[in-house]
Amino acid sequence: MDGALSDTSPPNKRRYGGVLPEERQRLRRERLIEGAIEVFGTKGFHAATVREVCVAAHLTERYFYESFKTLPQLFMAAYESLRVQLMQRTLAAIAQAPNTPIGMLEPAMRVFLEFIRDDPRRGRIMLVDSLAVNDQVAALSGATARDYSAMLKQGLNALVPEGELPHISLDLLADGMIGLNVLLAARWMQDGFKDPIDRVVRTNLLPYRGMLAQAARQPGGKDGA
Amino acid sequence: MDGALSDTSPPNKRRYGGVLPEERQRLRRERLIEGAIEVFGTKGFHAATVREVCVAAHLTERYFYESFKTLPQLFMAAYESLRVQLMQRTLAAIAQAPNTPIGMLEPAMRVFLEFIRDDPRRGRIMLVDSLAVNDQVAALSGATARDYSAMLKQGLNALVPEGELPHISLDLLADGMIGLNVLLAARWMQDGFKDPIDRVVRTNLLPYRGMLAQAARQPGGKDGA
DNA sequence: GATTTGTGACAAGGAAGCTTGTCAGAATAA
DNA sequence: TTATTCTGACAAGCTTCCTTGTCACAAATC
Repeated sequence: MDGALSDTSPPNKRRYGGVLPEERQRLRRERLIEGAIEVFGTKGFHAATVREVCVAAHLTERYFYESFKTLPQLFMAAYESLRVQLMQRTLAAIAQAPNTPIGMLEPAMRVFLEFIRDDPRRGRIMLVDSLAVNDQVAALSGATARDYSAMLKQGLNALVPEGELPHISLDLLADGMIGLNVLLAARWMQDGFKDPIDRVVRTNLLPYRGMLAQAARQPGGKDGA
Repeated sequence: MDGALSDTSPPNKRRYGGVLPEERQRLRRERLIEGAIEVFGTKGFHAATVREVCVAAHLTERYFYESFKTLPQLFMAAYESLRVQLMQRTLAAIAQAPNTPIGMLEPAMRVFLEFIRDDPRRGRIMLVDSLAVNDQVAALSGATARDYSAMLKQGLNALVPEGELPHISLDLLADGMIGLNVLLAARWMQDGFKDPIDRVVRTNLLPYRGMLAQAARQPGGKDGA
């Protein structure tokens, strides 16, 4: 209990607006993340400054340094926040989907597309800037893609003809298919979300359906049957 | 001397090392682009400075401003140089390929993968940094992707079942398929080019083959035929 | 050889942004 | 009320890099 050096820095829990210090700090941190999403997501990370983010968060610079050491660190926090949100929604969508490859893919894809369409700043942060902030963030971005490609890999097994399996890399394929989703979404965003989402989902699914059709053709690995 | 105003600036074509002024300048510009590829391609655009590029080019800052106004402008020149190289090789490969969708895709894909593998700095510049330098460069990058997706779109027509055509966007699909190639290549690069290129090509082609198989199944748009 | 022109080295002025510090006033506790 | 703590505004020093200018030397022309 704080003993000897006790009263020099006793956690002086004075409430402000009814909230305790740690909670206040947590709220400020969240406001900074909101501001980061606004600024990074609209003008891009490399055109942003500490001051700007603080203005967007309605906080002064001092509170930036209270929660973060550098701007890239704030970016990572913002990215992480988005990553978690997306994963939660994705898992929720998959959980109540029919247990077939396409049946699970379709809602997952839809969630992803909606996530970006509902707030394009997310797209900018997750699909574009995350690659070019620095190596650490790029690694985080890669890890996120890997999370999804790992999920995808299971379903992919059913979509690839067994005969092909020795000659391809399922890991690469999964990454590539994620790339398909990502770039298609990016382009959809760039075009101002003109196409209705159903059409985008359908388009996105086409290569998957194709692989499924091919797998059905050569079920045994040899070509006949 | 040099007379009134007349001879003040006659294109004084003094040769240095046997080369004329314009040619010398052109060579310096090229050296800057080489330096740019080295610096941007290894540590990334946003970690680079004018000085660094000049050191890499074995030129002093003065010559940077002789050819370029800003660092992003140099980036664009470097990107453009790579873009042209890749397109030339791609067209050359396609020209002598069998005239079928997969027959043309396969060598094009191989060219792309080799282009990156033979010099990963290209990958960094074309696939990563080009998106995050500024809006103008992003547009250029988008236009490049569009060039390829436009080429792809023709072949894609044959791969998509006609019955599906009204329900999808061929433009988006083409962009997505380019995304597949790109991300698969990016991941291959990130993994240090471990898989042999044949396996990567095969993997990359799988979704295309799949669509082909599906199209063969439903040739007329209806299912039978 | 003398003169002119091109080149490389370097540095100084200036702009932009980071980071820390001060200060006044508001909100809470005693 | 009085004292304490928190918050917002702001600015000044600092760093980094840009950009332009100067200078000396090298290379070519006369």
